[in-house]
Amino acid sequence: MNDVLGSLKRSNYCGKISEEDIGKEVVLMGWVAKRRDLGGVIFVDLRDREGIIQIVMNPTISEEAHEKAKELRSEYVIAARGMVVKRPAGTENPELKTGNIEVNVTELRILNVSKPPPFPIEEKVDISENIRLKYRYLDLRRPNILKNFILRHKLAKAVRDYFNDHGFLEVETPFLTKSTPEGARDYIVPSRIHLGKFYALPQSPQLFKQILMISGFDRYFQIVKCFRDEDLRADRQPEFTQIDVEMSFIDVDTIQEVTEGMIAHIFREVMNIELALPFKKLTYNEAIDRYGLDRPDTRFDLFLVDITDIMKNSKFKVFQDVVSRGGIIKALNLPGGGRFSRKEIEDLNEIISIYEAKGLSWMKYTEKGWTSPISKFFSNSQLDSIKEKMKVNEGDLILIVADNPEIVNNALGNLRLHLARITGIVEEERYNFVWITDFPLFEYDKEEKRYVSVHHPFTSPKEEDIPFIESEPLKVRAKAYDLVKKQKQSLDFS
RNA sequence: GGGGGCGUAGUUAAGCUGGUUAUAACGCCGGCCUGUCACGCCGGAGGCCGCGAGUUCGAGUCUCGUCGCUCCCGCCA
Repeated sequence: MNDVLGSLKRSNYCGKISEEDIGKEVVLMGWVAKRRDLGGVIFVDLRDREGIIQIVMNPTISEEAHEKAKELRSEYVIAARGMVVKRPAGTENPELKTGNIEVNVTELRILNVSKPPPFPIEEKVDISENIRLKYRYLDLRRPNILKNFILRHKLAKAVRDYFNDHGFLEVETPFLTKSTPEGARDYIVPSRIHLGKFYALPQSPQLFKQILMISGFDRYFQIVKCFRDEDLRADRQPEFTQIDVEMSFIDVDTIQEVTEGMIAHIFREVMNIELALPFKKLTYNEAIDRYGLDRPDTRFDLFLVDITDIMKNSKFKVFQDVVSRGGIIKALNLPGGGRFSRKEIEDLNEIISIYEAKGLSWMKYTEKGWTSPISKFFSNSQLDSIKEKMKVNEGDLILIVADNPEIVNNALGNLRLHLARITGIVEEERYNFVWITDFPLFEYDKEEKRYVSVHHPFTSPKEEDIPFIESEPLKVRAKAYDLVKKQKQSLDFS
């Protein structure tokens, strides 16, 4: 039988009690995180939103409270009245923020009992996502989950403060709306009133940009959900939140300035990190050329090098064929990669084959010169050119992929990331914001046999490229920019 | 749409080339314990080995199917 709350009023949060409260009577409400029954005395770690404090049920202080505490189990919800005291010398717990104090309980009420939780309510749990979501209300009790919510709250506040200070209006746009052409698959909602018809949920709220812009809302933003009915990935959810920022009558520099300012403000306010402004810039072509991907991880120096010109006249038939079909040959120089065993190198084939590259060629440069199954196909001058162009030193490993440009860049770009992971050369804690500029406006869709927008259909072309729209659409660059952080696209604008 | 991996106690895992009663840790239950905080000590319970077929004298283990989860490619303006 549960006790009732009665007239008890909470006086403090568990985690907020400090040594200043010593000598005060407090009333706490919380969850039993841990019970330690030593027979004569019972300790309970009591948890609420703000943290944990140890409460003590000692029969010499209250026979009744001690008796009742024998019933306590994990996740029971209790109310406890007691005196805040300094812990006896030698029993402090430095692991706990409240580790120098405890509460001697004079009155204990069990507000609700609990079955044993299916997993421990602790910071670190090694439990499948499945189980955690099944018992979401328990998972949400974990302190580090709460921490994420607090972080998110601070972030949203920082965003609102920033834009408010810069003359932006916060708006809301509808969720039940029309399908838009191109882009992701829509989530649809059947209509009861219009039988047989459906609403689409917005893939992104930029959908409403034009109507607000032409109505004179020249600076607005929203923190808003986007819905895309596409297959999931580890870092991809079916619905996610975006900060939508829209401005009229501005130029690229202004957008970048405002955006960088926002990000710097968030990092300062939320994480107390000062970012160096302005962020670095790379064109789309440079990114593909040097990193293979349009979202390069620039935290480590390992670059793709085009060696098509050097290799195209070699006696290696595989390379000849690739080049004659319009393909390219690119390579990575992994410094010190010479220590990789033959098998370790061969295993890298698995990585590139994921991206449909057919084979990985390799050459080691050792004290005895080149070691490689394919170096015999190349002349000395070709090998010297490689050595010079790729800045090869003794002990280095050259990894080569030859195929059509899309496959080569994608495969080597991802191999580059893989090598960085397995050799540990990435500075994980470093933030490396980089703008990717000059995206192409269109790409050719082989399945649909037509040109489609790389970004979205409302993206402007660069003014100087407008003459090529009809003649050479693939050459037209867009006024579209991505901001990349830690190898993830974190922002785009157009 | 395609490919890989995993489903064993409440949880996390082990279980070899098929062979006694399916292990361990934590958790749970009972007992003891007045300074613990990963409390300790003693004892105990707990399993449709995801599901269904098949091979076999015998299946957690092999085969096929099926369901669920997970990761990747494609896809995600």
